[in-house]
Amino acid sequence: MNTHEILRQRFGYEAFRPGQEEVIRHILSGRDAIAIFPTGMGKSLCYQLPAYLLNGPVIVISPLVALMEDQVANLRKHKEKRVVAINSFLSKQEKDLALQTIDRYKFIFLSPEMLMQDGIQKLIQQLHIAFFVVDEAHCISEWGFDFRPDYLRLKEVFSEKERPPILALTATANEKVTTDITSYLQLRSPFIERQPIDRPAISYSLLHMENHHAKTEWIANRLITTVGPGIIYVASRKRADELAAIIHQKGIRVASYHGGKEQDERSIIQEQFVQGELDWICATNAFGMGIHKDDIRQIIHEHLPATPSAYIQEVGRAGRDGKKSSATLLYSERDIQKLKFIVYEDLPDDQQIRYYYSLLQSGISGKLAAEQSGLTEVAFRMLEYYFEHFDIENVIRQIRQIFQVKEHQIAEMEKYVQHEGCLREQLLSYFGEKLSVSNGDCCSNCHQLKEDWLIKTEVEQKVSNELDWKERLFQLLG
DNA sequence: CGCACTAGTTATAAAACTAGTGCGGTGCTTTATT
Repeated sequence: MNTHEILRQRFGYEAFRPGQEEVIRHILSGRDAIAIFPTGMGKSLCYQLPAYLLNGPVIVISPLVALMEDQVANLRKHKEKRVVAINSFLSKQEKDLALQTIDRYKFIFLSPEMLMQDGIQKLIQQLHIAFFVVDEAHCISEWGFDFRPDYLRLKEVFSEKERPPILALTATANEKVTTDITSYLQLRSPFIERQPIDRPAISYSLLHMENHHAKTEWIANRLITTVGPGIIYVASRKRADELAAIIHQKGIRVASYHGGKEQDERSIIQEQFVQGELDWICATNAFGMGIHKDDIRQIIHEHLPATPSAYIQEVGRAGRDGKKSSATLLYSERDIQKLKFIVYEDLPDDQQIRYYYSLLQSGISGKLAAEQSGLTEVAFRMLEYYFEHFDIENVIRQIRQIFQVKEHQIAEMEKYVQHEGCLREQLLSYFGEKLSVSNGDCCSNCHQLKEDWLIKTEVEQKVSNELDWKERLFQLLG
């Protein structure tokens, strides 16, 4: 069978979407590749299809267990049973069984942490892997350096001379991210397919606000008068719960979502939102990856995201159906300081690093040394990684470099909120992309946005009022 | 770091001030012992 027959028979499509065929062709020819496709533009097909034309299993490195489960379910839907995700969802017995029968699978999903385990690596070396896939590869840049060091350790696995090709998939990657991916996955002159990230259907708004009370008021009013579904991104878990409660009282179907909730609850909320049983989600940046919902109409940011990439990814969850959607950033001056705290909190300064090192030298255990030098858990884990690879002076140099990168990204965000020209143009320039054709509703700096389509009809407003009444009655009774 | 909130202060009652405190994201793993 050739690629088009498989496309038709197994996946049920008549034609490829832009870029897919080129990526697949290069993987089939044994070349490394990076595919940068906006969300919902068929990234998964780029690895699923060639898997059927090559012998041996495909190893997919995925950042989240929930994402793995999602992909597994997706493949099963396409009548593929030879799929397994090896992660902490499995019991000891299940894991052992999966590993014993590993050669039966066509698709094997692993986290970077799992891949780095000795036992797993030995097992994988015995298999004849068709190719590796690194899904959401921007995580290398976004998480590798200061949050999940095993992303950096992937380098060790992929540096072997004779190895299968590697396909890196991501939705957003500027020059630096592409360089990081190439370097930390040890890609060898990769083929790079880059689809434009601009979504002409999304209109950008930037609103300056005095304080968080003003934001609360604006959001409440916005949700009463305009249509969902939508996501409100906030800075903290507590705020997510709090704001969701306030909105809920207005008779709006909303739930909060953040990393502090149980995995089960998170899946349920996500599912309800996707199914249309919830109109709004109040979330931290934990919400997003792997959400397949085409009709999200609004993204509201109550806080400032840490990087332009984060912002464009979060915003990019709107309007996958190509219909008009709206992205609003509510900004108050103090937000920059808040952001800096969160971002820098986990980064140790020179003194801390030296003190930690001196404690280690005197024979104190890493954990205790970290505690005494006032390092956060995250900082400790990172330093462990860097001390494995560098001497003290170079560790300090590395951490300083991370700090500078973060500082630069925050400065970019600051530029965005102070920008007086076209917001879309400003954001795209960070990704080296030029403004295509300006449409009617571009951004709040280009001209007054009409956004008529956003306004709820009277009937819709009435419905939410009735819900409000029912809800109140329910509360009185219950 | 800096904001938001609380408790305590002032002084003859209520409200305004001050000092003190708490809080602030992202996820993979998981040993042996309770």
